[in-house]
Amino acid sequence: MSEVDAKMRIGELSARTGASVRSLRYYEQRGLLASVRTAGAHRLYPETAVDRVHLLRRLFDAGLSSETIAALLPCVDAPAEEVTVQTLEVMRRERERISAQIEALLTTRDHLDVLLAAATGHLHEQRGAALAG
Amino acid sequence: MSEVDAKMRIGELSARTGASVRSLRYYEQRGLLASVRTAGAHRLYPETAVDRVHLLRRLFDAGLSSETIAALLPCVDAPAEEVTVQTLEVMRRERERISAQIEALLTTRDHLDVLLAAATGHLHEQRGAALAG
DNA sequence: CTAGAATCTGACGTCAGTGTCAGCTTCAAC
DNA sequence: GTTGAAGCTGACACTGACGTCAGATTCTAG
Repeated sequence: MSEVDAKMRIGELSARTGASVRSLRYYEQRGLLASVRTAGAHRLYPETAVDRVHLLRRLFDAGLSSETIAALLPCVDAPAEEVTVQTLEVMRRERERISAQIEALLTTRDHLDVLLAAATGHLHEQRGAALAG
Repeated sequence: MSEVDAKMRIGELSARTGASVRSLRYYEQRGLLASVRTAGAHRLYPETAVDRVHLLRRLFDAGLSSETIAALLPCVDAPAEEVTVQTLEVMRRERERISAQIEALLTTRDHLDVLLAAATGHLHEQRGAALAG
């Protein structure tokens, strides 16, 4: 059995995830993404790196900082071992933060809907006036 | 009738909204918040500025950029007049963006919930093992 | 009128996540 | 072995939404 199937180079991982090469290196530097190296220090990634990067993108897009993500990843990687009460607390806080953000976005979307309805109505009025005039 | 009831100074507006003085000046610079000036160039705000700032905060927190907000504000301020097809398009795009972000956040929150459940379970196991050992 | 608080403008600092460039090395193909 | 693509490190640039500081001015209380 092979130890790990580290095949992918950074360019391919970038192409397959949409994350820039620069970002992938940054994630590694922040401890969010591991790689093995060839003799010449080129990075090699296993297939699982694709999902990992997708996860990272989701968390980044949700507004988590790299530091927060780094605090959560041990739970993803080794749920049975490294779980501390502090880590749990971080997860709960982030959950609450995300919930609050969802609420804010829902409110804002409702607000936009009201504006959209009004604006659309006014546009129709204008068009009606133009046709009538 | 008075033209406009511009009473508040920037410090009070800051105190009443939670936005820093610096932020309020920044909003003005970006065209998001208007003020009249005293002879000595001190800013004066009407009561309505409080709500305006709250709105701005919500939009910023929802991830809109100042540029995007600037594009939307005409709809808020003069729904009947300045509504262009372009503005409508901006609003629709932002609505879609916000919806997508809500979806992403819901997914992420679900993911966190799974992790939380697993982690909590493991903690209980650990405690059980400790008590048993 | 004067002290002191508040405000003004302008400029530079910060922070995170990336873009970008330079200069060098390694890899894959021929 | 040579060459061109791809990778490497390191450093500086940028954007956005501010913080912060300096130095001058204005408002308000006594």
